Amino acid sequence: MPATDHDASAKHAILETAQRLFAEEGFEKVSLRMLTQEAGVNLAAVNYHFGSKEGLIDAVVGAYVNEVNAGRLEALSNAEAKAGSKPLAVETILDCFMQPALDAVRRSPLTEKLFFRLMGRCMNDDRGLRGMPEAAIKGFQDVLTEFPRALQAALPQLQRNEILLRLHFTVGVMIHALMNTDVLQCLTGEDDLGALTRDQLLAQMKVYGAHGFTGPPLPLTPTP
Amino acid sequence: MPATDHDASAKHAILETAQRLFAEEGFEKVSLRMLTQEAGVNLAAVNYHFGSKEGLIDAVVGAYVNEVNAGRLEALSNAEAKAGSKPLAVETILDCFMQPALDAVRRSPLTEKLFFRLMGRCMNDDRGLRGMPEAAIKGFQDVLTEFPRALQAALPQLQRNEILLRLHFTVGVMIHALMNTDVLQCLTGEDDLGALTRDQLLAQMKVYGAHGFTGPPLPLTPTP
DNA sequence: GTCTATAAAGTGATAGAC
DNA sequence: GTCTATCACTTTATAGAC
Repeated sequence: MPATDHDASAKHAILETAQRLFAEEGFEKVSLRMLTQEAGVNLAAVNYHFGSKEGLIDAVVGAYVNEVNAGRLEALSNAEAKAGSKPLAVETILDCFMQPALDAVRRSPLTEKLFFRLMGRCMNDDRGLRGMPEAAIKGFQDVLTEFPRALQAALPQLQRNEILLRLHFTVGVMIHALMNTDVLQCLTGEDDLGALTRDQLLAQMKVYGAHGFTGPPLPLTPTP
Repeated sequence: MPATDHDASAKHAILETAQRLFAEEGFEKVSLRMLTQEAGVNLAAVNYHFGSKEGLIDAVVGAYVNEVNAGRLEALSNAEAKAGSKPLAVETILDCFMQPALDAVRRSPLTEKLFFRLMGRCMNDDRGLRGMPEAAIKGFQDVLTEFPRALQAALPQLQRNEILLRLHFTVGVMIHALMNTDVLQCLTGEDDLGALTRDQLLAQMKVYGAHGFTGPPLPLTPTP
């Protein structure tokens, strides 16, 4: 921690408030005036510390994306080391893929509901990879290499095409479930005691996804 | 068609352009200036014909939502009539749920890719049901009654909770797949000939969803 | 029904004092 | 590093002429 207490406190306040507001409203709808006022810092502070609004978004998204993708790769690597030469079960692979995204809530200052909304927004392809640091892009490429490889080993009857497509479907399940936990709790928990826990949601997504993956092949390209 | 050629032509031009721009950019990002300029009508025409920008969005979304939900209910009703007293197969029920959303492209002036993006945005819960006409709300409620009922009959081992949750997951699959067909074609079709057709996408989503649904129960509430 | 002109408020970004 | 003041621009919506 360099210099005075004030050095990083504004930057920190901006980051914390940004996470919450981005989760609640989405990146576009949050104005710098709204954000700085709520964070108790000056309007110009965002541009000073992050260069622009885009820079702030990239900082928030990049931190989560990096952490989650690193966690995914590490989990997969550990699982494969433990399994030796045997291919992993699909459900194990999906656990490595999903768990880190949900567990990142522990390092987040947000409530679980808000964190899930932010994570869902981060996983949405809509903003692409614009402005992401190189490390984040690398992590993304690694995930899109390692997980299809592991899945192909577990499901040799599927074409690579189908593996990628079903992984894409699985991402859709995660985004939609994370973005709408309030709907989920409304649908699944009749009363307050019935609220869906993080572990329950994870288990349900894993079962649904793993069984979806093991559906019969439907070749997308003619087998020669 | 009442009165002169000019009566509905502006309204019609606005609707067609709105569909395309909403699909490309999202509801929020499209400004009335952009829209009216591209449609070749006056800036004030949107407020005259639709009351406000919100009114225009509701008109575009409502038309698709109505058509799709009506199609879903009709397809399910037909399938049940044909099956007699036997419960439907899960894949048949999902066909009734998914097919109408993809088939609506036939009554759309958009290209398939743009139509899918618009449909994905319409299916997103983010804007809620604000401003939807009563008929649309009714259709929504009916879908959320009839489909869980049919699925429960097909999958008696699942709790109602789980049925709703897995249907929610299935919606996530559809939204994400429809919103990102370009990614899909990039992932699945190596060359231009390999591009994913509408029928292929539907078949893949059906297999993935149907097998996800038939995964083992994971009771969310303790069975008494 | 269509148009111009404009109101009223919001946006991101920045220069320059402290 | 923080602040004020402001620029340059955009947004939706509307009043009133034709």
